[in-house]
Amino acid sequence: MAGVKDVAAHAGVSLGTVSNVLNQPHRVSPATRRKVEEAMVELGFVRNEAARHLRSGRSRTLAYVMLDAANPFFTDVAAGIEETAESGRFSLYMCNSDNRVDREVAYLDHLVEQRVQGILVTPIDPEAAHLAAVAHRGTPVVVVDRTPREQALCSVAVDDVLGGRLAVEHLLDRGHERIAFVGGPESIGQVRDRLVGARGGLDDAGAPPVTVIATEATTVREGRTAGERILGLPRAKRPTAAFCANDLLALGLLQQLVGSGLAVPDDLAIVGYDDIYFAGAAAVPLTSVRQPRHELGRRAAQLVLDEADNPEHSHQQVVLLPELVARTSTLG
Amino acid sequence: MAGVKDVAAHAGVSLGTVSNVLNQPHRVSPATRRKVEEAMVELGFVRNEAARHLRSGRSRTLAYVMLDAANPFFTDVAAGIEETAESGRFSLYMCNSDNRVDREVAYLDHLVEQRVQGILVTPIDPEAAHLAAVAHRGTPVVVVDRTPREQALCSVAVDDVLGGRLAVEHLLDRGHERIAFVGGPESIGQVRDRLVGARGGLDDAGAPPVTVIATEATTVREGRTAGERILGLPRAKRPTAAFCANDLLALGLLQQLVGSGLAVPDDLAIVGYDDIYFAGAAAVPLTSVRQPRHELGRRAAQLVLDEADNPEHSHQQVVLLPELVARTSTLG
DNA sequence: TTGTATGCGTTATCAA
DNA sequence: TTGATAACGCATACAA
Repeated sequence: MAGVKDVAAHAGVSLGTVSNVLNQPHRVSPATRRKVEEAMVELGFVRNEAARHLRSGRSRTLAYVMLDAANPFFTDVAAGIEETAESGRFSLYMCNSDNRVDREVAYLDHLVEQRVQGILVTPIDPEAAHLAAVAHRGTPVVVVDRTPREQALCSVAVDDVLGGRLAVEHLLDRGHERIAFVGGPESIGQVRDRLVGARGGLDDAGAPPVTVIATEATTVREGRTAGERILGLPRAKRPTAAFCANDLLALGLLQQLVGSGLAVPDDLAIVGYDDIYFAGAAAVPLTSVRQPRHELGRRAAQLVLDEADNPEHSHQQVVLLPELVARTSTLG
Repeated sequence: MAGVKDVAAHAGVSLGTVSNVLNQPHRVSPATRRKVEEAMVELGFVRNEAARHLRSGRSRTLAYVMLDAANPFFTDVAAGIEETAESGRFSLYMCNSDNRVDREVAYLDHLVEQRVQGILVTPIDPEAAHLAAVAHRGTPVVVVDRTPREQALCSVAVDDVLGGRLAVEHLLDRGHERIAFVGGPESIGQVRDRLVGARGGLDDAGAPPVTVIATEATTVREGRTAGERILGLPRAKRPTAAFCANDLLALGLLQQLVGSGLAVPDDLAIVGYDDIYFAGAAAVPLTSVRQPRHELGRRAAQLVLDEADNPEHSHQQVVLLPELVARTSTLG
């Protein structure tokens, strides 16, 4: 493969001149420049990024290691990151850990060795030691959509407790009293926080406590199962509204209810969480708590860039606010 | 940042020995090895991938430039790629062109300069000159989910004409005669092929031709609009079944019909295309034509690796077969 | 305006 | 088993 040397030989100039054409074009006479450029085309010359990077020390690349590339939520976060990256002329590489710790570690290692400018990561466990190790080994890191409690890392997340509160307050406003929470396992921080918020909202209003319909995962399938369990309750004890820990659960629940002939929201009102695209496109458009996921990505990217080139950077934990989007599944 | 030299000094050995600890550990006495390893930990040593890459010429990285990271279809393809990549101990970087030519070009350039081992790409235009240019500049490329007609590139795609045929044959089997095709614009190769297949299937069966309900894009919103237009038709001329160019259209159509009080499939049967996850999770689970997207990714990754290290590699255009998944939206 | 020389961090070759 | 040295491809400072 042709390098600067070959181009120089082919164009009958020195190696330094070729380099100048590449990096300081204005300092080269138009005639020689043309000669050199022709030679580059002819030989199919491609800059070797590894070599230039070796000289300059840093690359113009950011990376986002995400939990689950198939979840529209994370790809939207990535779009926000990319927006900031692009305006700073950075490229963004996305890596999918797919909820596997070994892959998360492998990608982080690879990226650190690659000396990318900064790493954004939605980790499986925000307290994991290998996260802090990345920063310690010299690459700026920002945790996205999680807030590490004990670590000196930047992070950007959304207030899930508030989100849970917004959801039940909306249901209370609509006149509901018997409210169920569908979600689990509580080992997931997100789920736990949303439930805490829901309980807080009910407490403050003096309303009866939630009935928890525990699920084993936050999937459509589990949402259907939850639906069966709600249908199995005696009519008098059946809740009039359900707040689901995410939209997948809500969609599954909705599907089960509609399939069984119940009306939403008349027989049961539903609130989801995340406001994924398909929430609005469901048979009964879903009320949902929206996270500012675009903003999440933008802010995270800004932080990581600041950490990379501002010597006075100090770590900060940014918390953004969610917002309720009311649709047919609660309004009728 | 500490390099091999610093480690060597710190451990009181030569630079070459450090390198051996890294690459030929068995050739180093346990005692010195320990000394060196301690020094590495102490200094927070991280291999510089750019430098090692500069020596060895190639990296262990594949990249997938995708059309739209928010579309579950492409992330599933990516999962298939990653499966093959992982078993060959490659990392996969995903890049999102987001349907913008300038970004596609920018990413391809960046990746070529980075000397990645191979590039997979679902391009905006499979005939674009810059695709062939990538291969010409020395990086193996495989086109995914598109089949370039005029170019000497490897590709893996799915037979959309057959998919269209499968859809209408299923509807014919279910006794439908007045069938509509919902989709557009026909400038999209995918849309065109599926329509061609649908027409072929009807022709062969001697059934009346499709009514085309043209859309401006393949989105949920356009699906709803198409629904309005179908509802506007006089009852006698209204189709009894609709084949949609993709699942988003089908979901929009479904939403509009159910919202207007029509029954699916009794008043109108619906077939979608892609079998995205939410097709099965819709209020009325959707019959859809499934593409083997996992397989698509796996095969593409195999091809690009073959192109990278098999000197006798010859370009091939692989075409995979779709499959119909029947659900409630046509079965009742 | 153009050419020459040096170094970036690593690996590989060879000699000790 | 270990150490010295050249080379990878490029960019930069400096000399011509």
